Amino acid sequence: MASLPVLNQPPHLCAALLDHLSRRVRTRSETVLAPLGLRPRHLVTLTVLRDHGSSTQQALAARLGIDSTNLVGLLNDLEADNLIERRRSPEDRRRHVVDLTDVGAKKLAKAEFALAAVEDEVLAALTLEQREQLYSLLQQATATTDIAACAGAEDEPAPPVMYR
Amino acid sequence: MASLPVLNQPPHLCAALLDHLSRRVRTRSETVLAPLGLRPRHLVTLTVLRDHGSSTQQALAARLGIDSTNLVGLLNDLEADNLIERRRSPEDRRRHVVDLTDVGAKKLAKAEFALAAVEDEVLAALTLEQREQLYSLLQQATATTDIAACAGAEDEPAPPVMYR
DNA sequence: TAAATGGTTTGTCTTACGCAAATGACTTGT
DNA sequence: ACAAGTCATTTGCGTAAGACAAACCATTTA
Repeated sequence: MASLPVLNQPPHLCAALLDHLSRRVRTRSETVLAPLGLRPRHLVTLTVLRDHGSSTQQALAARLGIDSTNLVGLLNDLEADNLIERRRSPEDRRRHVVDLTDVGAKKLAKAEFALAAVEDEVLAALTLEQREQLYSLLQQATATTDIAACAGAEDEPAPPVMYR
Repeated sequence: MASLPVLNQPPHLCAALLDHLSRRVRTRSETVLAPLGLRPRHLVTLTVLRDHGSSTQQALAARLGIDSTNLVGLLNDLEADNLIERRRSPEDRRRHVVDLTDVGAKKLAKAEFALAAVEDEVLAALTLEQREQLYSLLQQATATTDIAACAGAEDEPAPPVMYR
């Protein structure tokens, strides 16, 4: 791609608008998540566990792009409400395998039900098709670093770029 | 839409993945923006001013979804580097009209040049077409609340939902 | 057995907010 | 003309979400 002419460069950068839209959604999300005892960072974690399955803490921290000590606190929140469970890995007892519980899956479903109204509002300018398209793109874009948090909680390669 | 059957409901919610991806992009963005003396919040502001033109502070705060006192600080940063300028509105001298300067536009272009590499990396799973598609969706989704920050810095209707 | 690893706790610091109060300049209403 | 309202500003306080460091325990590897 480096050899392609400039014309093939994407003319538009997503970074600013991604941040911009994300903030909007997040602010509104907070109001509906709070009654469920959840914050956006909880929501993201539950979503990742649901979509990608169980994971070691190290891999999860890498996927979420947060410091492992902060992940501990985050998981403590979730575990306190039985939304996740930590079990020692049979392959290496130093490790925890983190799983979404049934309670957690139900809570996530509740959260998403509440979030539907938020998205109806904040993403009002998009048709349902466009929203599905957006989801699909987001899913694809975030799936990449799936490599870092390989399926299951088995040996993973070194995690890629840490993200905030 | 409320009368439509459940089948017409979007099956996927974007909130979590939007937050997730946005974080990733933002973290990487910070490293390339820092040498330019910019932070993501600066980038978003400059982008909004470029895309939507001049605006009163009140309207800008509404569009960005941040508290007016925080906007003052943000604008102070930008004005200090001559990236924006504040001029008293001729219609109402209590108001400032905020404009992107030429220096600001150049700085934004530099930032976007730097961000291209970031997006090449973080959005590697998307084709160029998909990235353009993502931009288009983001642009459309965020344009809605354009109504709040009507063209120019003239009278605006009450701003919609404040966002974070 | 020593060194390395995964997770945990604790502490410190930074950043980005929301919110409140007070202020000065300006506009609107009486 | 004066009071009330409005816009932006400064200051202060508090919260949340991180990064990073150090120390520790349990476990695994060299």
